[in-house]
Amino acid sequence: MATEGKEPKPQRSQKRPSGAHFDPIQQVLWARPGFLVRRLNQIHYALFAEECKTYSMTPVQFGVLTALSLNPWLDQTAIGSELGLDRTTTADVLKRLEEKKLIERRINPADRRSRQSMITEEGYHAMKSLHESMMAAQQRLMAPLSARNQEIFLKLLSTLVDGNNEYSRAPTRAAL
Amino acid sequence: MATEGKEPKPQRSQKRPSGAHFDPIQQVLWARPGFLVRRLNQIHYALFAEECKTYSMTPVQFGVLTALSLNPWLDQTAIGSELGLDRTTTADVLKRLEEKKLIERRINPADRRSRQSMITEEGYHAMKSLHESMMAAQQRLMAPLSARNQEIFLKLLSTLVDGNNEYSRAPTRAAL
DNA sequence: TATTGTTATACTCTATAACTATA
DNA sequence: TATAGTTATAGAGTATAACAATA
Repeated sequence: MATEGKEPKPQRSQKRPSGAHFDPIQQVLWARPGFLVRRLNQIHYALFAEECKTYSMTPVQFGVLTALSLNPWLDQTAIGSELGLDRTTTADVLKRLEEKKLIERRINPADRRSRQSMITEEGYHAMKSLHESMMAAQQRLMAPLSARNQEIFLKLLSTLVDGNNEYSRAPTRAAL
Repeated sequence: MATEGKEPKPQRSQKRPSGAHFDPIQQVLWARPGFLVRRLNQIHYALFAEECKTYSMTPVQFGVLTALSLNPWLDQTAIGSELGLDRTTTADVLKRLEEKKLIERRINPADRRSRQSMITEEGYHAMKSLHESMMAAQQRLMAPLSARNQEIFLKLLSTLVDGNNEYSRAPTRAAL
């Protein structure tokens, strides 16, 4: 994978459908999965923003709302664990969602250390009305692949996230 | 891909190697490629930080140094284009690299609007001595997959980035 | 003592808008 | 007019550290 050295000369010929070829810098960078993953994440954020611009919402915020729609009154540790966010980030995201009145928070009556969140009527409505747009963003992201390859990609991607879960600073729900 | 509704009940049986199963929230989230891509990017940043902690450097900064090591005196538009960064971000990253003395900047004598960057001796040394660690981070990221599947994943990933390049706010070098 | 969440602080990446200088 | 870069401003994600409240 170390393609340093011996790069072909940069050729600026006529029309190329892609920027990945004939550029020594691109040849090196595009061989690094980490680089491509950053780019794909960046692209997904852009697609999501474009699709969901009626409400201003990020993928992470949508993910939190999704989690709360499936399980109300989760505490922040659990939310962070589901989404793969550390507790500082989780608190930040929840604060923004609360300011937008999309969630409510309360102290957990059973354990006064913890704060639980619930999606509001308004939050549920926002999530419902954005759901199609969110799916459209996902589909546009995967559109360059055939249906079969989309399946394969998703499978491999899951394996990678699952297999590396422990290495992230904010691993999602630990092995049960 | 819309797996909403009809989730199996959450089962908390004994030991599971993964958190992705038997949790309705995880089942929904992990079916969204955008979610997994964010997680994998996050994991890569953590792995990179862990491997490269001797110097404090991010994947993006390493990418810029890589580009400049292959082509000195690139201007900021070109650098942004190679890395997929908009011009504000590019200027930010370069400012930090300059403060760390890893690059130098000058006005382009041929076009006084543009500023060109060059990697310094120190920057080159940092890049060289981190190269192995960077590769280790890449390899750890891909480690859960077989060699064959790593190849397949990288191929599909390239196709996705390439096919969606135009949708990012900061597309890499446009089709030539 | 351990856990939950907070506040404070910091860095990085990303983006838009308005501006200057130059072409 | 168009382009390159800057400054200003903002939002978002990520992280560490110190702290209070609670278990």
